[in-house]
Parts: sequence; C-alpha cells; structure tokens
Amino acid sequence: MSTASPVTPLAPKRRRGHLRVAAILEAAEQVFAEKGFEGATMTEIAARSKTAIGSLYRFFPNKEVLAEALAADYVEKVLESLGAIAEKARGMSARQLAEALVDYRMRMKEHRRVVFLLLEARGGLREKRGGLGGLLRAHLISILRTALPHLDQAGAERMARLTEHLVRLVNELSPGEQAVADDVIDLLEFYFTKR
Amino acid sequence: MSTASPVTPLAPKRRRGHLRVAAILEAAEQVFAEKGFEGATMTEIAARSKTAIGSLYRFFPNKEVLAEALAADYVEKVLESLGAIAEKARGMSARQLAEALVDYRMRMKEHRRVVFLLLEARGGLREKRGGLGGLLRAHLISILRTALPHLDQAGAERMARLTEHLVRLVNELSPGEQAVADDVIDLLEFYFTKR
Amino acid sequence: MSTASPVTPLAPKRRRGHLRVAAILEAAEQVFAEKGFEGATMTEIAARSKTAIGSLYRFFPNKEVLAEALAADYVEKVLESLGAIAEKARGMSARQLAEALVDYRMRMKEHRRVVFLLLEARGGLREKRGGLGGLLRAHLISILRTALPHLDQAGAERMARLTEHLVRLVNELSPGEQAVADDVIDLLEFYFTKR
Amino acid sequence: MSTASPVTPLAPKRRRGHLRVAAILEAAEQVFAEKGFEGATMTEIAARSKTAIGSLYRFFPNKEVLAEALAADYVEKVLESLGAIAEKARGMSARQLAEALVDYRMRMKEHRRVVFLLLEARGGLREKRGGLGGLLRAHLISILRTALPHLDQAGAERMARLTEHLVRLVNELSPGEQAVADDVIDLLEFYFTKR
DNA sequence: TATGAATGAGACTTCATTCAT
DNA sequence: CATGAATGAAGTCTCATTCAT
Repeated sequence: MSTASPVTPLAPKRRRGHLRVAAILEAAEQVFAEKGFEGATMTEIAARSKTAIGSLYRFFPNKEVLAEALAADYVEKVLESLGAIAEKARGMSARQLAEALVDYRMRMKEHRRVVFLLLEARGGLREKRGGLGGLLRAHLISILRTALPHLDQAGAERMARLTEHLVRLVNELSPGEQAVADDVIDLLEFYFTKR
Repeated sequence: MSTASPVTPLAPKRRRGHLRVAAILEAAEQVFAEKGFEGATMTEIAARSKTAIGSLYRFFPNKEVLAEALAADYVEKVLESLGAIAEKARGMSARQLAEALVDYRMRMKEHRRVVFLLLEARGGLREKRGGLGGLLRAHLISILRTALPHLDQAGAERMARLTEHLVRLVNELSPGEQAVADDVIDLLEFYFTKR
Repeated sequence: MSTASPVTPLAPKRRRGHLRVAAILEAAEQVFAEKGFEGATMTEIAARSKTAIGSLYRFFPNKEVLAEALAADYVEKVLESLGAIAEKARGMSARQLAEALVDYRMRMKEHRRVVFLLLEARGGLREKRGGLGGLLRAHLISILRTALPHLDQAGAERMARLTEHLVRLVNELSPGEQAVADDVIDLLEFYFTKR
Repeated sequence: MSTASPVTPLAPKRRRGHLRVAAILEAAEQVFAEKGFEGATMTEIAARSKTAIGSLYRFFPNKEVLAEALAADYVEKVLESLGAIAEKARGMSARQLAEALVDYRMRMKEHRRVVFLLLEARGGLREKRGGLGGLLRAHLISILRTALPHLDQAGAERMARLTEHLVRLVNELSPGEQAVADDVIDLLEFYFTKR
C-alpha cells in the first residue's frame, strides 16, 4: 500500500509546494549541468534551493526521479516548441525551416546542458532516451517530411539525425560566437535544398 | 600556463613504455566512458586492469591525474592525426579536406566518449579545456587557413567552431547510420566552398 | 517509583473512550508486532489507523509513550484475567490451576508479540519491566500461594518464574501445534502437585 | 563480475583480519542483544569493536549479513553441543537426558539473547529460521527418539517443541535464580518419563 | 483542533586515499 | 616495490518530531 507504487515525484498539494518544487528544479538543473549526474549531490541541490534535505526528498524520493523530472520538463517544453514549428511547416521554404529550427534551439538555451547530460549522456537514463530522445527525433522527422515533401522516410530519418546534431551547436555558443549560428542556418538551408 | 600542475603521473615521459600503465589507461578509458568521471571508481579501474589498488596509486596519485593523463593521451593522438592532415592541407580541394576530417574522426572513434566526458563535460577539468580543447581548435584553424587561403583569421575561427562540432557527429553514429557521415562530408564541402 | 513520567498520553483516564486513540493503539500493536520498536514508524502507525500524523502526536507525544501506553494496556488486561483467576484460586486443584493459567494465556494470544517486544526485549523499556513485568509476577505468586498453601514465599517465587515461562509457550503455538498446550497443562499439574 | 555474487561476509586473508572479525562479532552480539536488529547501528558496532566503519563494511557488506554471520556462528556452536549429546543419547535415562539438555543450554548462555533476537524474532531473517531454527529442532527430535525409543515421530516433534522452550528458560535466569534450573530438570525428567 | 508540509539529526553505505606488511 | 587492509569524509536517504495553516 505504501511501497508498491511506481516511484514518482510527489505532486505538491499546497501552494507553497509549487514554489518549492520550482526552486528545486532550477537548482537541480544548475547542479546537474555543472557536475553531471553522479557529481551532483542532493545536499547541494537542497542547499542551493534553500530546501531542507528532508523536504527535497518529500518531493523527489531519490536522485534519479529528480533527474527524470527535469528531463520530462525539458521534453515538454521542446515538444511544445516543435509543435509550433510543425503547425507552420507546410509550405515553409528551406531557409524558413532552418531559421525556425535554430530559433527554437536558441530559446531552449536556458536548458542547455541538461539535455546533454540527462538525455544523452547518463547510463541509467539511457532507456528513457528511447522514450524522450526518440520522441523528439520523431517530431523532427515529421516536420521535415511536411516541409520537404519529396523526402522519403529513410531520407528524413537520416536528415533528422544530422539536423538535430547541427542545431544543437547553438546551445553551446558563447555570446561572442553568435555569428556561427548564421552559418548553421546557411548550412541547413543548403542541406534541406539539396536533398 | 596550464602545464606543470604540482601532481603528475609518475614518469610521464615514458608513459607508454610501462605495460602496467597502458593497461590502467585502457581500463580507465572504458570505465570513465561507461560511468562518467564521478561514477567511475578507482577500485574498478584497478580490477579491470588487474592492478592492485596500491599500484594504481603509484602511477596515478589520484583520480583527477588519471583522467588528465587520459585526456593528454587523447590530445596527443588527435594532434598527430591533425598534423598529418596539416601536412597535406596545402592544395587540398574542399571535398578532400572534408573527407580527411571525417576520416580522422572516424579513426578516433574508439576514444569517442572519453572526449565527451573528460574534455567537454567535467567541471573540474573545464579549465584544462582551454589548454587541450583550445589546442585542437588552433590546429584546426591552421589547417583551414592553409587549405582555404582566402579565409581571414576570424572567418577561420568561426568555421573551425562549426566544423569541429559537425565532425564530432561521426563519433556518435551507430553502425547502421554510417550514411549520415556522407552527408557530413557533403555539408562540409559546401561550407568550405561557399565561404 | 516508576509512575508519573513527565510525558504521558493525553487524557489517559478515559483513553479507551476516544475512538481515535483506540484505532491508534490497535494499529500500533500491529506495527510494533510486525516490525519491532525501532522498525515501526510513526508514519505507518498513523496511516494504518487513518490518523493524520499530527493528530497521532497530539495523543501520544512520542513513540516511547505510545509503546508504554500499549504495554500499560496489556498489563491492565492481564491483571484483569489474573484477578479473575485469583478469586477462584482458593481450593483449586493443581490441574484446575494449570488449566486456568493456560487458558488465560490462550485468550491473551492476540497481544502475543507485543509483550515479547515491548516488555521483554526493548532496552529503553527495560526499567519499566520492573514495574510492569514485576507486577505480573507478584500476582502470579499470590495466586500460587493461595491455591497451593503449602508453598513458602521463596518457593512460590521460584515456581512463578518457571510457570510464567512455560505458560508463555502457548502464545507461540501455531494452530497445528495446539496439542502441545495439553502437555503444558500436564507438566504444570505435575509441577504444582509435586512441590 | 563485481555485483553478481551472493552477498557474504568477506573471509579475511590476513592474520589481523581474523582478530578484527572476532572483535566485530563480539561487539555486534552485544549491540544486537541490547538494541535489537533495527535498534543496533553499524556505527556503534564499529565503535565498540574499535573498528573503522569502512573496515566493518569490508568484512560485512551490510547489517543483514552481519546478523546472519552471527546466527550462523551460533548455530554452529549449538549443533556441536547437540551433536555431543546425540552421541551419548542411546541408553541415557530420562534424568540424564534432562540434565544434558539443561547443561548444554547453560553453556550457550554467553550467546543468550542473540538467539532470541536473530533466530526467533526478526522478520527479515524469518526465512532463515526455517533453515537454522528448523535444523536445531530436527536435531533435538533425533536425540529424543534415540534416548526414548518408544516415541513416534509426531510425539517427538511435539515433545521437542516444549522441551526447546522449557530449556530456553535457563538462558534468562539471573545468577540468583539458578535453583529454577533444577526445577526445569525435574520437569523434563517427568515429561520424558511419562510420555 | 486537525492537517500534513517542513525540518534536520542520524543511519547506512561507498570509495578515494593511505600505510603497514 | 607490490599488495590489499584500514581509514573516514561524504553521500543518499529515513523518520521522529515540530509548526504554519
């Protein structure tokens, strides 16, 4: 009765709880980004979010759940953005599509390294990657096929792989390197046009 | 500047010479790749390399030094490869350059995730990145300017940033995705030609 | 001497009266029996008795007090039963006495392991044992001397010690072992007769 | 390779280790006896045996293993004692048998409450009870049938149950109560004779 | 008064590192 | 030098208890 439920973050029931959870997630994102999954400590996450360690565990019964919550949060936002692009995809020019994708990544920047760390790097979460990362890939493929109707499924998959990687670069650019983002757009435009 | 840290592996000059050390580095690479820096344990590295824990510590006085040795090892190999490309760079066509760069990455594949983990992800090693990562960047810039003489320094830096990122994708490709590597070459060719 | 500890359950006089308290005591008995004193958690006791944790603490200001209340409850019942035997003790035959004692234990069975755990095992409550356990012993001695007038005090004490232990076995018998209870009666009859 | 082995106490390889393990087991016995399984802390066991906590965990990878080692130790000694009785069982008189059994318990006294706590009380170890406790029971049954050849299996089982319980009393006797042990012998003699 | 969120001491356990043999 | 036992700081997580609502 109290042990057999799947381990999930507790949904806070009071108003205060929501603020607390938001603070925790933000701190966790920072710490995970800085130290990686193993390097991050629950103690530090608690301290940075000014949460008592016991309270942290009330909401996220263990470190893995916290990481997953972060990932889920991220995916949710990404899917939202991709959804917006998908709606406008039909009839977009190659350049417009390239711009839209780079722009969406740009807006994801705040979440920059968490993706990297939690969706793409960690072993324990690897299985979820099929779930989360795969979901993103699928959306991207669908967008590509809508905007570039001449693509077949295999071609779109291949293109999605490269596009995803290329676009990811914009998250790693320092303020002084923003010009590189323009190159990314140019390259994508060429890629979308040529194929 | 970034050399001569107080703690260094024993007899770094003939590191490759010592069989034990080679075994340790190989085991360390595996374990770091699988578990990340924090997740990796000295005990497991010792076990996998069939080295007594005490002996491991004779060669590498702590975990960080071991990771740095690995990184140095990696950089050494990369510089070697890049050096070979640099020698042939003059007069290379854009396509030939693209192919050479992708090919060199291909051959680095075994070291794939160690780069990722130690050069790019870890916080404690971040500072070194300036040293190691920066070194690679400098070489790449030089290669680009040699092969593409019309580039100015700023343009080459910008191009190096994107090229480095794009080329990195080939390390993450599964056997079934090798076709994507061809796209990378095509894109680089276009990139090198157009600019 | 052992009364009036500074911390006591609220309104102990009409403890049975309060429905909530009855539910808590029942749940506590179960949980203590299953998990032991340290293993039992206030949270689980609260949950099983459908009491908010805050309310649980209103009635029993800490875990120890709850355990003591349980023990006191148990002793109360036992004294009641022993009292009934004591009344009929004069003139009882050895066999009748043996049967009465085994029978009383039989009826205590529901409380079986709580005795064990709280009166006999726990260190912190050990001191109270002098109070509670000693009380039971005294009653038993008095019963023995009434039914077996030839006993002197020392002999009765000695006999009480063994009788108490022997009789305790019936609480541990599984349904399939009820025949052993008959042996206990036979042994006690012999014991009471011979001495 | 390092995780898939059953969890067992590490056999110390050096001389020092054996002393350490002995000290740990002794401390553990004390602490478990005083506080019970949940109440006992690894920290206290380490402190009382003057062992660093890390060393304690080297030998006993967790609390449960430590408790089991203790239980196994106990069972070994008991079986030894029972074995000695079994050898002499044929032809023993009822009184001699009673005396032997009480005597063997007497000599087990040092281990007194650990039995109680680990073999008979704890939930997690309950399964083992079938193994360990059941083993003892089986030996006792065999001894009874040898010394009292007229018993059938069912009768011996029943008798073993009561005998085991009765004999256990001698472990709880304080120095001033030794006379009770004589009563136990008398009762057992009667029990063995009459049946 | 009832509720359950918040708190933090402390338990178990791991592992980098040291050091006696 | 090699070995692996010893050490203890630090991390994860639990739970008795308090307190704001």
